[in-house]
Amino acid sequence: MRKTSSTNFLNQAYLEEKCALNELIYLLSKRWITEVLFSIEEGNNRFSSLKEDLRYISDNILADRLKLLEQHKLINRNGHTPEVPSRVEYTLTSTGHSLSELLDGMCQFAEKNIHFPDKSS
Amino acid sequence: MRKTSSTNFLNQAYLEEKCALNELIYLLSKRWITEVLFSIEEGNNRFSSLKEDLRYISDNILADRLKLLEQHKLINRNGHTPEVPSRVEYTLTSTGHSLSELLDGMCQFAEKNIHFPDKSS
DNA sequence: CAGAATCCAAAATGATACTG
DNA sequence: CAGTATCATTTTGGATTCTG
Repeated sequence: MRKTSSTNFLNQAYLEEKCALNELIYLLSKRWITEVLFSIEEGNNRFSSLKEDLRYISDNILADRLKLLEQHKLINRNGHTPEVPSRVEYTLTSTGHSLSELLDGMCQFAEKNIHFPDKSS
Repeated sequence: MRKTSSTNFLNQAYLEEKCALNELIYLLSKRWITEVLFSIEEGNNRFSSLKEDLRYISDNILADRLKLLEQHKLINRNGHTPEVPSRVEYTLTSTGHSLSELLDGMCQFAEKNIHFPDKSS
C-alpha cells in the first residue's frame, strides 16, 4: 500500500502525469517485466513454464508482473475453464507485440550507444 | 551502498548482463533522469537553472542524476574554470541527443498504445 | 554556485509457507 | 497448477544541514 501524501509519491504522480513516457518507463523498470514479456512471446504461456524459463524469479513477483501486464492490456489471460483445474494461458496482445518490437529497437540502441561505467558508485 | 551478496542485487546483475536493454531501462527508471536530460536539451545547462526548471527535485537527487548521465556519457560537464568560482555547464553529448530522440519515439508510443489502469492495486 | 554528508521515509524485491 | 499472504531484506528517494 502506498502513502498518497508523501513527496515521494507525489513526485512520481507528477512525473507520470506530465508525460506518459514516465509511466511506461515506470512499468518497464519493474524487475523481470521485460523478461516475462519476451518469454511469453517465445511461447512460454503457462505460469509454470515461465517460472522454469526465468529461473531466478519468485512466485509472487511473477504473479505480480503478470497482473501488471494484463492490467496494461499487454497480455491476455485465458483460464477459468472449470473442468481442468487451474489451467491458465498467457498470450501477447497486439499492443504487447508492438511493445516487444519497440524494446527490440531499444535493445539495439543500448548495445550500440550506451557506455556502461563500472558500478563502484 | 549496495550489498553485493543479496539475491536482490544478484538478480539485477543477472538481468543487466543478459541484455543491455535492462541496463538502459534501469538507468531511465531513476526518477527525474529523463526530465533532467530533456531540460538540459532545452537549454538549462546550469545546476541552478535545472533546479528551477524541475521545481520539485532536491539537490542530492539532481546531483546524483547529473553524475549518472555523465558516467554514461550522455552529457558533458564543463567546469573547473579556476577564475570563476563554481561555474559548471552541462550539455548533451551526441549519444545524449540520440537517446532523447529515442525517448520521443517511446513517448509517442506510450501515448498511443499503452492503456493505463487505475492504480488501486 | 554547485554540490557533499547525513539521516530518515518509503517503496520494491524476495523467501517462505500456505491454498483451492 | 497457479497462484496468495505474510514478513524481512534491500534499495531508493528526499529533507536538511553543511562546505569550498
